[in-house]
Amino acid sequence: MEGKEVVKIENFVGSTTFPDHIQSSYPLQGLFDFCEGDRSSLGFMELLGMQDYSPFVFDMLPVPSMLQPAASKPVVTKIESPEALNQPATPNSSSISSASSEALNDEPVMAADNEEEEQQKTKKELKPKKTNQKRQREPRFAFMTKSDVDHLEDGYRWRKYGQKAVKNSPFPRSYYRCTSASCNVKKRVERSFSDPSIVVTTYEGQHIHPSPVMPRPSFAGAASESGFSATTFAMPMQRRLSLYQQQQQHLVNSFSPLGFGYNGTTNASFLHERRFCTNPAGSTLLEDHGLLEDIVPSHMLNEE
DNA sequence: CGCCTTTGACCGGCGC
DNA sequence: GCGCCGGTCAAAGGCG
Repeated sequence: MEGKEVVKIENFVGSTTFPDHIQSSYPLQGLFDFCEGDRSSLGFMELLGMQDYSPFVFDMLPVPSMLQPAASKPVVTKIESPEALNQPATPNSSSISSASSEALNDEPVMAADNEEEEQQKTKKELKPKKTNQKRQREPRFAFMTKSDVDHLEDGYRWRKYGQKAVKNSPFPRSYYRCTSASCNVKKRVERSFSDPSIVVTTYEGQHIHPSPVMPRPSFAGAASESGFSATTFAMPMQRRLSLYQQQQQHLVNSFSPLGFGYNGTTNASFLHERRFCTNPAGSTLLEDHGLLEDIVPSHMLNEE
């Protein structure tokens, strides 16, 4: 059942205090370094709703580096909040699939959706005043990306709606919202206090629409449209994929990572990322070795 | 003109 | 109750 663990959802619910777990996971730096050697990372798009790029485009799937300006170092590490581990509302964080992602969102989130919609409506009309219920949060996940730019392209369009200084960090946190109507996905972007070269991105919610800038049939067109250079698509993906393909293909149809799909229904997405987690104690874990080994040649791990 | 960012204000949750 | 802090709003301005 390794596949299940692979898709464990990073489900942040409630208030997430980034610096804590981020910093605690900072020992990841070493891993970043090793990742850099590879010069590419997988999983970014998948995390962001690449459900639309179902397995059949696997061969063409741009490496996440396409998501970022050339100057950036596309190293993506998903991090897991200790809160997620303690989150009682997370039914079974260790066995996730598209089904579980949905389960995750089933009641609480759907309810929250309606509720939030309601709230937002009233808010617009006149500064609302809460519902009595504690505001529910969408499942969240975060990952760290080594990049020179804060706002990484991920195929969706975002509107910045706020920026706040973060306590204990010289870097501000930016808040973005998906521009698609009725899509309540949000993301927060901030730089790691410990390593300014690392951008921490937190996504909240599910996209309920395909990526607007990357229509399935034409990656190239979408790429230019979204600012991706054609050259990024020329990345030697084939070689890399041939490696991953065999190992990952079995996952391809089995889940929608993090619920980032069309509500996790039809589309299969896939997750093949380098994932490192922090346990509640704050120490860094290579939590699912299975996954890592799926992605990273075992000898690389041994070299660690 | 539409879309986006910026930025100060506001609000709610939480700890003391 | 108070203050801190994270998150959001919304007006203003910039840009293509």
